Amino acid sequence: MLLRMSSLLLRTLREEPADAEVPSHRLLVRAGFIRRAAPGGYTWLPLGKLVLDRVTAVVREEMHAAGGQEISFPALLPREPYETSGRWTEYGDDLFTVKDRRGADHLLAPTHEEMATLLVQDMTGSYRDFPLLLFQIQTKFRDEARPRGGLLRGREFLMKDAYSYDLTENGLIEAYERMRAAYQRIFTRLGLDHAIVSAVSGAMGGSVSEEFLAAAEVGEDTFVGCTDCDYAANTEAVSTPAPPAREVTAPTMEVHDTPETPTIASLVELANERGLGGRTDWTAADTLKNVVVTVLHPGHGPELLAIGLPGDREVDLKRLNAALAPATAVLFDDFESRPDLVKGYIGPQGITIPYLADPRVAPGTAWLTGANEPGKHATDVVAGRDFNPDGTIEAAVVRPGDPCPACGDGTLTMRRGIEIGHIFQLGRRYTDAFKVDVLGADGKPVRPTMGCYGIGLSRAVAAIAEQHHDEQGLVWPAAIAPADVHVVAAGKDGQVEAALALAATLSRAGLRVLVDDRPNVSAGVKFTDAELIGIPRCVVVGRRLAEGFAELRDRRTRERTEVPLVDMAGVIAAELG
RNA sequence: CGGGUCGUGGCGCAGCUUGGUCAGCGCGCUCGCUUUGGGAGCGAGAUGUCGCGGGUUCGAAUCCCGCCGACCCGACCA
Repeated sequence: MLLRMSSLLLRTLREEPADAEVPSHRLLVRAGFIRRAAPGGYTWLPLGKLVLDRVTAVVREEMHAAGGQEISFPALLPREPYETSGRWTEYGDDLFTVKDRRGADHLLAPTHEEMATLLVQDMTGSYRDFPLLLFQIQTKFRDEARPRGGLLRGREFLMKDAYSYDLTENGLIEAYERMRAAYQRIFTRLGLDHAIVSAVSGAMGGSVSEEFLAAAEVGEDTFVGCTDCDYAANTEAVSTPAPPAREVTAPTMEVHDTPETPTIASLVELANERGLGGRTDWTAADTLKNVVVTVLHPGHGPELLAIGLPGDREVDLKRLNAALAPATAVLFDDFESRPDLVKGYIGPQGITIPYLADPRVAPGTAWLTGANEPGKHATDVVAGRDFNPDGTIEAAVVRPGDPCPACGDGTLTMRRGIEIGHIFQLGRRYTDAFKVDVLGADGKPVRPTMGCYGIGLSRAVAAIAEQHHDEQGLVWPAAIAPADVHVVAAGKDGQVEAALALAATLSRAGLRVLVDDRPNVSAGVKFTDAELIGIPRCVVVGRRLAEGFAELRDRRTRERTEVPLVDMAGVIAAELG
């Protein structure tokens, strides 16, 4: 490959684009890799397309190596299959829907579990057809409420999605582990520093799922690690260790006048001032906060739900929604319509709506909480004695320093990451929905079990840019750089010709070459552009040309060495291994 | 979807408060000459329905209404 900058569709920007905030977005636009074309939609320019194709090639290679067979579904799909699976409504507003000329509903696919399952139903009939692993690389559509960060979250993006079908649980687990291993190889090859964390399944359904998160400040996901063990999880999936149930030793519940204490802080202050329950050491953690939310089930009416949690914790709506999925929740604020719910003074004893408690609200624990009357709270309200929650829920914020749910010894640390991959053991949700059965070896029907595995390819490009850049610009890992070498003609006196000749030589040696042969562009501009574009190594054809030397620069380390022109191809080939 | 900021040549911005030589600056672009190892100099040029639609007015980039879009925070979502 030999690309000449004199004719390349490229315009680097000296100034920061005003609409770009995150580093990957700024740099990819400035360096001429992408261009915004629509809300949440980007055009891949020649350099960007080269990178995207490299990423795609790595993924495709590893998918084949893992036994995958590549197919391609339509992106424009009819409504019925998604109606059958329930996702037409469950996916909600994020689903891009369109009507055809006859008024029939269609959708632009956000993922293809339904179509993959229908294909399996259509084309298999016997246990001999399994196991099966299908994958495709295709543009996906989601009507995101808020596209952001350039390629990080678009309404249209490139995704590799794969679907496994097995006849046994062990088969599914084996396929899942194989894909998990393939993902680790892929992200390592892409140069992405990543973590594998337990996750919640969201609209996909299913039980076990893990996310691959690329560590990045601008990531939208927060995940925890443990100081002592290898536990890692998305905050949404963190489980709270429940204290063991204990004997009830607390005295009888007692109601106190606590005027003007609608907040936890004001309640704790007053409780200590008055020595409520004979104590003056109340903290927020001793109180039980009861938050009312409106739960919206897809396709049903709203429902009220109260959530009880220690007063020093807020409700984390992300965690709450993850726990309630596919239903969603919003904070309830129309207390005037519900006189039975006394804002600021709600207690779980005798509450009139469903009540779920944080795991820390274990049987036998005693709390300072609302008395369901304005200006009154109660002490020694004991779980299991004075109230019985309808269940537990993981909705409280997770904080650094919280105990690890896995080992119990360590504490949790928190980082942010970009979700670049997500793998699920879906089970039979979709094969049940479409009633897929095949004949087993014993002649009896068997229902296949399913896994699905996604990688955001365009997002991965952004994640790589996020992790590989410096003050001057992008610094692509060799495996996915748009070229192997960037040849710069730095001076006058025939150096453009010499640079082109060298570029041709390197290209013939099998290297992918970008050559800056722009006439009448100063060396400074070319160097700056080369650093912005971020090809791993740059060859400067300049002042020592007459002696038969050119300068080889390493983009990352900034190391410079003089190399004889005749040896250049060999030296670079050696570096590439 | 709520709150905020914003929309003026390819990019970055000024102008709007107080309507009327305000279509302006820098970068980029074109041509010529000079320059050529770290975003060159001089000269000459081209590029705008001032986001869209409506309204007020003799007159609107500027004032009013509606819409669209961008970005940030939150919500939502992966």
